[in-house]
Amino acid sequence: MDTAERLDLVTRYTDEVVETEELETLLAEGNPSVYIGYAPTGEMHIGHFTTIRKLADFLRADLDVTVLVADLHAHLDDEKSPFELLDARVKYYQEAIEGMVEAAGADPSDITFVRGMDYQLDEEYSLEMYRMAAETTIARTQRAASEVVRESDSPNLGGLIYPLMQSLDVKALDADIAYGGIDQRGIYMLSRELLPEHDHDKPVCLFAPLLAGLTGDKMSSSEDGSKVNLTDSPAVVRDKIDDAYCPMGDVEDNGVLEYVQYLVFPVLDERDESFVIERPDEYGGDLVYEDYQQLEADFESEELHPADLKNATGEYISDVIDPVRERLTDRPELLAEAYPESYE
RNA sequence: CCGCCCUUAGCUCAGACUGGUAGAGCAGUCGACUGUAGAUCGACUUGCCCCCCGUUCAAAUCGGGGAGGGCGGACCA
Repeated sequence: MDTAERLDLVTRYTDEVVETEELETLLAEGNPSVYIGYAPTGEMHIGHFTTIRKLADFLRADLDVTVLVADLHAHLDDEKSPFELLDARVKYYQEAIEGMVEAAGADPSDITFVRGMDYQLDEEYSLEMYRMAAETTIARTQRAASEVVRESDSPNLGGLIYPLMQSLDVKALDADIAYGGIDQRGIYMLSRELLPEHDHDKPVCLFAPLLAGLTGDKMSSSEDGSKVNLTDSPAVVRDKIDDAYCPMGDVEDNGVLEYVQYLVFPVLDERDESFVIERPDEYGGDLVYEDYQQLEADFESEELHPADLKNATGEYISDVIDPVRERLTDRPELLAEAYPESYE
């Protein structure tokens, strides 16, 4: 595979690359390392899938892929995860992530999993963090973390340490590329400012789009109807998709279309299959799409009705998460121990 | 260490002065209308009123104590 092909593979379905030229250089020089961090807080959902699915692309482009399960971050961010629950949540996150990697058509054993506290308490790391704290203003730190860390009238200090540590993680994991959802942009822009002062190259940043919620607003992890959970049964998935905001002909802020674009088609593409929409004869009969653009065009022209789109999408989404759901329901103790409140 | 303020529905809060076991908005649920959803109508649901003790026929409300959170002061050899 030549550099142009790899570049295309690495960047497809992303929202932004900072900077493409830098990425191209990295790829031309060898096999760069990329990392993504997940703070094990709430239950994982289909939004995580869009970021994880791309790890399969990275592996195919011969990147060195590391997934950080950032346990300490999960606690630093307004104690989203109680300290005692970190172990259980790390276990659950790793299992869920491996399931999603597999569902995306890659081999989880090709990925290096790292747990935050395994190195974040090291003397060298700690000392460097203090030095970073000394040289960074509160305002700069807040601005960096504002999209990630929970907002509050009385913010905790942990939320300010959070972006500093995340920046340091790039160095500690020796990552050439920092990958994450576009919400992480602020933090990694800070990293690009800070790291050159700390003997590490500016990371190339790669951002995945954040899926719109199903209810018409931003996807909210606390609003159950706005997202599909990995453990949702096929019936629940269908219901959620059916309840989704989806105005006819409107391709903006349409959660259903985004699911189709960023989840269904990439996975179908991997399997070399097309998207089949079953439609009653009275409305024109079945439709078959080879790529998202065709589908979007038909939806925009109102040739494709939301009800038909929803029926098909519900099935495909359910199908995509099926192996992950099975993997998690096979080991119910993982969720039960990670979220004792919800699973008693 | 001292002082002041806050804690009521999933969320934001009203009610407290003038005791009679609770309300609004948003969210949610269900119908109607749409070949989906939303919007719009119509209906509905929601509560250890932070905890304990006391006063009282009766306490979210008054008194005392406690917990959690916020703000300020003091201390700065």
